[in-house]
Amino acid sequence: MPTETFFRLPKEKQDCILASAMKEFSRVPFHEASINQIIMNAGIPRGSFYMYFKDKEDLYSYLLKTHEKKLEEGFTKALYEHDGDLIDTYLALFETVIHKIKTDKNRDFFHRMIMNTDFKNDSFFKKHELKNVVLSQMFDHVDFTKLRLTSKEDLSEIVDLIHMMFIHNLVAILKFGLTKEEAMEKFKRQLMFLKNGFYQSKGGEIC
Amino acid sequence: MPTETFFRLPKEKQDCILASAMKEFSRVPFHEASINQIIMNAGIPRGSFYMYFKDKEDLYSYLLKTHEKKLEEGFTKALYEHDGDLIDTYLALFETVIHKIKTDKNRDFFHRMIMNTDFKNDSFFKKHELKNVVLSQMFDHVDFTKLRLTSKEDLSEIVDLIHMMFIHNLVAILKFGLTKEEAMEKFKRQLMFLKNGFYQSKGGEIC
DNA sequence: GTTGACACATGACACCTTGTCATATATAAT
DNA sequence: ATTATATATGACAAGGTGTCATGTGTCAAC
Repeated sequence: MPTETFFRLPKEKQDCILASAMKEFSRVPFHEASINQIIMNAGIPRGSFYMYFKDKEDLYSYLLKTHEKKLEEGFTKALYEHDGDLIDTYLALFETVIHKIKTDKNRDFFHRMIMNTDFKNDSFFKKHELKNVVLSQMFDHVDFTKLRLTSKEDLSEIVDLIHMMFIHNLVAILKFGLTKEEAMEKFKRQLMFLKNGFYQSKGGEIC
Repeated sequence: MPTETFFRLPKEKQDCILASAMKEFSRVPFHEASINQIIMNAGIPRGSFYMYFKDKEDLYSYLLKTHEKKLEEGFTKALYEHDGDLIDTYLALFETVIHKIKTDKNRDFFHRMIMNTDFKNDSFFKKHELKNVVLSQMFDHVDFTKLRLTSKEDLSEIVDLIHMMFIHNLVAILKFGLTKEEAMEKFKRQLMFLKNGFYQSKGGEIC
């Protein structure tokens, strides 16, 4: 997180720095982003940067957080609209996100953000926050008799898997230039596999 | 790939450089690895490095390739031993890999390798190579009447998903210090979800 | 109104990267 | 012996990061 000093800055100056950072993080992958570029563009001296942020990562994750928050709102909305159906909710959210990364004025940033995502940090879905929203919301809405889940851990596992698929498909869009329709189709198919399994089972046996 | 010059070097010198690189890539994440460290440790001058490799990435991906090859052999063996059963094959492979990353003399390198894996490059399973082995091998062994797969694309999708789970769980081992048993259990559960679905279906309907 | 305490601003600095290139040297081919 | 080709080498330019001594501003206390 930025320092308190940063937050005491005039809002105008804060925004200027953040805008400059957005620009730089839109230009190149995280590791190639240059603090020099950011401070030059924002017109602040080197020392000031380190007055406001611990380092590049600190600034970047603050930006991420901001945009994740917006995503989270979109999710809550989707979950509500689809009456807790996990599949439909994520499909709707996926569509929203695709639309965003294809049209938003910050789409270059989102592209980099998606491409920067790794298994270690999963910078797209910050586990602790979004996932807990999902789990708690689900418990209020989901019809468990329809599911083959025996514990909250099972549900948590499923949500993890869906998140992976989610990101995987976002990356595919950018990497292979998939259209919205192709990506939706692919994600849908994956979700169907997760929902029904790829095995031709006769009943509901688990193993 | 390294240059031809590199491969014309005395094997001894090649190994020395590669060993030095392994050491450095074991020490820190890819982006923090220093070419300086590698050349100092290997005792070669700066210019020589660029005579042999295009850059750090070139060297790293060559190392990856080497170790992926070993993994690939392990896979072929596992696939053969389990008579083409996808689930059993991957479970066996997973166990092998866990064992390797916990005991191998290069385990630090493997740890970094796993942690360096992202959605963009998927540096663990290089799609083009390992996946094609899987797909071709599978077509010779797998009993398709047992599967709800209508096309080779479906199969490819499933393999992608399993690979994701695979890496996801490897990361979890390193990130949360899971034991071999815990990780196997987790992976198994995820595979079962994929196999049978998390929905309580009555028959074999897909949607 | 002088003093001190604190928050903040600033850019020079030390120290690290990386990739290149002119030059030196070895090896092979004519 | 001469020429061509392959390789070796380290100084160098260009760029990056994080720190720190010093300068400036502000506010409270005496």
